[in-house]
Amino acid sequence: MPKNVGGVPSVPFNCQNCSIRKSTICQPLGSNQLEVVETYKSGDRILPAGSLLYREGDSCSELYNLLDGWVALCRYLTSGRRLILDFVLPGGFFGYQTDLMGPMRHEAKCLTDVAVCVFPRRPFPSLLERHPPLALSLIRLQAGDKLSSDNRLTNIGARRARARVAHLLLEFYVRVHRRHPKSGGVVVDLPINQQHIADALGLTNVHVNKALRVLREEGLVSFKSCQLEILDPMRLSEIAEFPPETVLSHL
Amino acid sequence: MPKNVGGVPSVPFNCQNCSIRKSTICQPLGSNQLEVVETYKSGDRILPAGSLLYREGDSCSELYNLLDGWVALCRYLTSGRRLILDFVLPGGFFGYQTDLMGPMRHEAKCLTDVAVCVFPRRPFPSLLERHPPLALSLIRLQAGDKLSSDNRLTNIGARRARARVAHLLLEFYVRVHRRHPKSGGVVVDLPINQQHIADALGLTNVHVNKALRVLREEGLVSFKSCQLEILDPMRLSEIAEFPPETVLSHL
DNA sequence: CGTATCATTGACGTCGGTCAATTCGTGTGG
DNA sequence: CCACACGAATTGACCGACGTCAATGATACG
Repeated sequence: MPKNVGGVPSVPFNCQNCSIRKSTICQPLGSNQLEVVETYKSGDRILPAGSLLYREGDSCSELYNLLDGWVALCRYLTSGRRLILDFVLPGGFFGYQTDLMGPMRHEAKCLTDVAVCVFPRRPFPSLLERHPPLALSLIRLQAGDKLSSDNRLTNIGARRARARVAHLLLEFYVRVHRRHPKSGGVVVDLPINQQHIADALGLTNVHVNKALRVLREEGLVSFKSCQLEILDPMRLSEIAEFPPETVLSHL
Repeated sequence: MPKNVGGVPSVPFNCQNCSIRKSTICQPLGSNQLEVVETYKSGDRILPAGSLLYREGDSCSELYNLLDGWVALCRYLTSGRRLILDFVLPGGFFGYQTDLMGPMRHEAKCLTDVAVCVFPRRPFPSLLERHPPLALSLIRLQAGDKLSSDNRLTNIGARRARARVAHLLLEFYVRVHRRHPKSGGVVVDLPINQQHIADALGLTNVHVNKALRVLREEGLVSFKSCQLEILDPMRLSEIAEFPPETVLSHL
C-alpha cells in the first residue's frame, strides 16, 4: 500500500483558513463572502487510504472538495480491467457529472488518508444559480479538467509506452511541484505504485516496469518506492512531447 | 472526400427558428428571451468541407455553435500522428477552453460543408455572469463533454481494436439517430472514412480496415462508403461493452 | 518468522504497426 | 464512351511492441 504523503490530513476549522480556498470552486469568493458556501457545505470528513467515496453505479448525494491527500477516479470493465480516469490532488473538486442525481459513472478511491469538504448534491444547482461567480468558477474548473482529459487521451492514443510513462511522470512532477513551490528539489513523493501508472495509461504493470527500467537506464527519470526523481528534464520532456517550458518553470 | 450528409447547410434567419435551439447552450432561454444571445452573437457562417475554423496554436476570437454538418476536433503530434479528440454534431458548442483568450489547444476541421453560429469570445464570460441560466447550461454541456471524454478514454485505454471500433460505431449510430428519431432504419450516413476512425481510436487505417472486415464477416456491423449499418445490435453492444439499452432505445 | 504485496525478470505469444502491392470508386478530360 | 488520375479501401508478408504467464526478489507488517 502506498504511503501517505505529507502526513496526517488536516481539516480546517472553517472556510477562512482553508488551505485550498484559492484553487477550488470557492476561489472567487472574498473572505467576507465565505458564508455563501459555509452555509451550504455539510461538513468535512476524513477517510483512510484505500476507502471509497463512491462506487460506479452508486447514487451519491454529495460533491467533494479535496482538502488533503490523493484520490483516484476509476472504472472497471467486465474484463476485469481497471482504468484510472484521473488523479485528484488537493484543491480538486470532484463528483459533479451530467446526470447530477443519477448513478455515478466512476468510482472515487482514496490513494492516501484523505480529507474532503462535502457539499450536498441536490441544492448545488441553485447555489450556482444564485451566485454567478461560483458558476463561472465551476466552468473554469471543468474546462481545466477537459484539457487534462484531452491531454491524457492524446497520451494514450498517440504515444508508445516509454513516452506515455514519461509524460505521466512529468505531469505528476509539475502538479505536485505547483503546490510546493518552495521545495526546489527534483524529487517528489507520489502515493502510487506501478499498477496505478499502468491503469492510467492502458498498459500492464509488467510493461510499465520495463519502460521504467529503460527510462532509468537512460538517465531520464527514476520512480522507486513512491519517489519520483527527474534526472534529465530537457531530454525527458523531449521524448514525452511535453511542453519543456512547463517543466522548466518548476525546476 | 466524404460526402455531405443531409444536403446543403441551412442558416436560420434568426434564433426563433433555429433548429438546434434546444440542444445547445441557448436551451434554457424561452422564445421571448432569445434577444439575450441574439445581441451577443456576431452572425452565422458557412464553410466548405475540409476547411478549418481554427488551428492548434491559433488565437481565435470566436466561439461556435454547430448549426449543420460535422466538425472534427483534433491534434497533431511531432511524430506526424493525428488524434481526433471529438466529433461535433449539430447542436454542439465548441471552442471554449480554460485559457479563454489563449492559443487554441486543438484544431477544428470541417468534415462536411458546415454552418456555424458565431459568438465573440471576449465578452462571453460577462454574458454568462449576467445570465445564470446560460452559465448553468454551459456547465451541463461541459459535463456531457467530460462524460464522452471519459468514455473515449475508457475505449482507447481498456479495449482492443475490434471492440474499440465497435464501440465508436455504436456511439455514432446512437448520436446520429438521436437527431433523427423518425428515420427508423439501422443504416446511418457518416461523413468520415477509415482514417478518421483510426485517428479517433489510436489505431492505423490498415488495422481499422481489418477490424471492420472481421466485424462484417461476423455479421455484426458494416461500414462502407460512408454508410454505417448495424446488423446485430445485441451482440455488437456486448462485444463493445456498450450499454445495450442505449442502443435498443434507438432501434 | 510467516504472510502479503509489490517489483523485477525472462520466455513466449499475439495484437497491431509498417510497408508495399493491388483493387476499387469516383471524377475528369479527351 | 473510354482512358486516366487520384484517393481510399483492401490484402498479404513481415516485424516489433506489448501482453501473458510464471518464477524470483524485495520490503513491510503482524
